[in-house]
Amino acid sequence: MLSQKEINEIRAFNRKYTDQLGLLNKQVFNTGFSFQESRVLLEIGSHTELSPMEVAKNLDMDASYTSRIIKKLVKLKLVTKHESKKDARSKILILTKSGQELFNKIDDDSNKQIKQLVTNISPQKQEELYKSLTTAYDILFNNESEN
Amino acid sequence: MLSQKEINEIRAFNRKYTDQLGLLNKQVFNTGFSFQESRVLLEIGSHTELSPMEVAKNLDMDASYTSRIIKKLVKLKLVTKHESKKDARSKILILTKSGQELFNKIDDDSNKQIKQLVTNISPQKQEELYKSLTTAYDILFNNESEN
DNA sequence: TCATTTATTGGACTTTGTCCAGTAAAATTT
DNA sequence: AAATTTTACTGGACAAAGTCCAATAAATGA
Repeated sequence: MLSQKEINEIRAFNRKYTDQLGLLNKQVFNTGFSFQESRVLLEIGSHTELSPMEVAKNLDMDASYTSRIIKKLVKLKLVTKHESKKDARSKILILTKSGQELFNKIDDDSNKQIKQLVTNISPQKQEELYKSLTTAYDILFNNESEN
Repeated sequence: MLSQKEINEIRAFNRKYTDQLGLLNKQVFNTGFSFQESRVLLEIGSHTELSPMEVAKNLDMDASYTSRIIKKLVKLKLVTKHESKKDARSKILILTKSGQELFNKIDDDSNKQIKQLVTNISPQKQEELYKSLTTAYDILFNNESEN
């Protein structure tokens, strides 16, 4: 059971860490595309056979809003919609060539973001940071049996 | 130097962790106040002698936007503005009684949020999680000499 | 078949956030 | 000290982000 002091420290981590990532995100997503547009593009690019509804579900976004963003991406010829064989209501979203290029750019920028986060930190400490975060990840999200 | 694989894992942590906190925040800040209003209130309540500009700076918010939020909080009698002795341009922001009460409620909810995050995790693992996050905090933010 | 659910979209709207300009009070320069 | 520049705050106008509801069409279930 976490003590109040420990909870406060975790809250402090959450505040500073999300602030920090927020600041870095501002630099990363200055491609002329909004944060959400970038997220949708990344989501589409990271999957095959993805439908609008799945994008909305995965990103916890409103269906209508998602639809609008996808519409814009299609208009900009970054994404194309294809018919689904399985479900005529549904669409399959695919990145175009230039969509792929933007995807790669954003992906690159995201890598740079992490590098920037740890610049000024010694390699040893970077390694320690990596271990801490992946340990946290395992505990929080690889909860096969929660023990 | 972090490998590409390590960078990817850190990015995965960032994604899942911020998503998770985002979900929990939705539950926490359902006091009828927006996320930003709550942040401003928390910021004011956590300091004495705080000015609007300092709030904006601390929360990395637009001055005008901050001003508007404070105005609303004042209107709702959660915050009062007082004259600064040192600088007649500046104001000092103080929580009212009910502002304090709301502060306490949000603070409570934030604690619950952390508890909810770690519910289903054994005490031993919770302790390990705590250590991981505070280690990360130290490396990232307590960088007296960055080594 | 008929009723219900699901996927997607558009329209109208609210909330959030940005930009610019104005006022008044420092702070700085000359 | 007077003039200039900067700083703190605020309002108005606007843009971006997000929500809500309704409509359409296809799939699913009774």
